[in-house]
Amino acid sequence: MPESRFENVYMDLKNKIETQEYAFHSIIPSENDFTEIYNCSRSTIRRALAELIKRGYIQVRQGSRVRVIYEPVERNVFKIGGIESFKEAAKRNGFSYGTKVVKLEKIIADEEISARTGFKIGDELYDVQRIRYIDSKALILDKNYFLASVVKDLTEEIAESSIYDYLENTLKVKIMTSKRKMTTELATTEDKMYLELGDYNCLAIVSGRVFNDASLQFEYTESRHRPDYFCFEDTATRHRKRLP
Amino acid sequence: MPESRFENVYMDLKNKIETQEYAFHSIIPSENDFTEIYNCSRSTIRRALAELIKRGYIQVRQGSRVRVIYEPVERNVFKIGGIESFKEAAKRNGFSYGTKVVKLEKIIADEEISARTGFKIGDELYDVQRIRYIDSKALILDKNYFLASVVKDLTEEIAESSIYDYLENTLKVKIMTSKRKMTTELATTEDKMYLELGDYNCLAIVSGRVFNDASLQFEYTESRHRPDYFCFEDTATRHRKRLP
DNA sequence: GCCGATTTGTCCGTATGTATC
DNA sequence: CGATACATACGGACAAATCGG
Repeated sequence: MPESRFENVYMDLKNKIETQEYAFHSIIPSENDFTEIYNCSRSTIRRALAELIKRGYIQVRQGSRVRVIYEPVERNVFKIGGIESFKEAAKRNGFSYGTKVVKLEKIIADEEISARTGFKIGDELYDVQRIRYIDSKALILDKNYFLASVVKDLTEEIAESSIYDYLENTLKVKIMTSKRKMTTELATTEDKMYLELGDYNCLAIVSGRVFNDASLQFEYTESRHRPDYFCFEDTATRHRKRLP
Repeated sequence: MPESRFENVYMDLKNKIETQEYAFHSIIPSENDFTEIYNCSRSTIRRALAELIKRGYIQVRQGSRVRVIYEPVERNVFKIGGIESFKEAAKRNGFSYGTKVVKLEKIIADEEISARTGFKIGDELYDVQRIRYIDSKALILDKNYFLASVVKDLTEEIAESSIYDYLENTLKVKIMTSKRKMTTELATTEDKMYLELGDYNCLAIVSGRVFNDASLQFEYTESRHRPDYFCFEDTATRHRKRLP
């Protein structure tokens, strides 16, 4: 598996930071030093550093040197980040998990659905609802709509194991971009019926529109999380001049 | 005010997309075309395109051409994005706003505060709590801790207008990186006392650690939002190989 | 406070690799 | 298969900010 050069540099630096070889608050070598250390051009180094900046590992300032701002953190919640499936996220956070399909039917998008999901009126969709169990507790209600012309022959078995495996490996759909929104809403009777909400009367909701390689939106997702098992992380940087 | 080249290209393309000159789903010129259109190198074009990708305006795929995936959206909620102050966010979303300071005192960080905020035990901090009014409703409780050695002489007037103006313009503090977490928590008695929560018993919470140009964490913020006035947006892209 | 060395930021032109069409 | 388009990489040049003497 041939990896790109900047990827190798990125992985190596990330590792050195996570193992504290480059400790929190310390100053790491300059870009020019790195060109000799890794025997590559400055732009390759800069590409790797850009990835580290984006993920909150380092901080740079023109004229000054590069400092590490990464600190290890506790991971006892269900973190969301990047595009990943429920399975991947559960594994990464070290939880046992399960899925139960409570709905799987074909529908035609009406005006209400269209406005909510971004599909066109008249589009043929799969309407899938699944309950996600983590440590044997019903914590997430996943509501998905898939464009039937892209996601063909969706069955309960597929929905129960992993729709994303089916999409990527069987249908060869290439997931490219995902636009997500995070909100908090009052629990519906549906939420209360399916999930173990305890004292909470609200849920943390991640809704997203997913596009394939042809820029066609083929999915709308709504993940309704019990609040205490939800956490979204993000790193923002302020530039000389903020790009709007 | 000299702007960088890629910034000009970025702004122009963004504009063309927002005004639908480059419409949703349409294909825009190739990178090589753009080098002639804007009379600059391909790397400059790529830098601009990278910004558009990051913000969910376009989608690219190797070998294929670049497509617009931007659609105008409604804005009736309090959107969060990038690093910006309450004032900036309120203005951008077109709301009237106000601030009331309910606490401003100097404290010394103990173990509990240290664990929660990332400051060291013994650090001298300003503890500031403010209620944010939007359209005359008390919707956000802002809890801030500032490192007193950086943020000197904080007064009620400053806290009531804009601490960030004071930081950037008077103290010349340069805000660089902000690591944020979004969670949902049960409302405390404090929340219920200060905010108009209606039926909600939860809040959407954005907590963040803010670093200055010397990579020193000088602020910890916790914004406690009434759920219906909160929304966070994000665009994720899936690469050939996801970088961990 | 100034100056020069260092470091990051921007930009260019070119070359080669790889996926798409 | 060839042409096109994006991805990666190199090396050089100059600008802008920082920092130490």
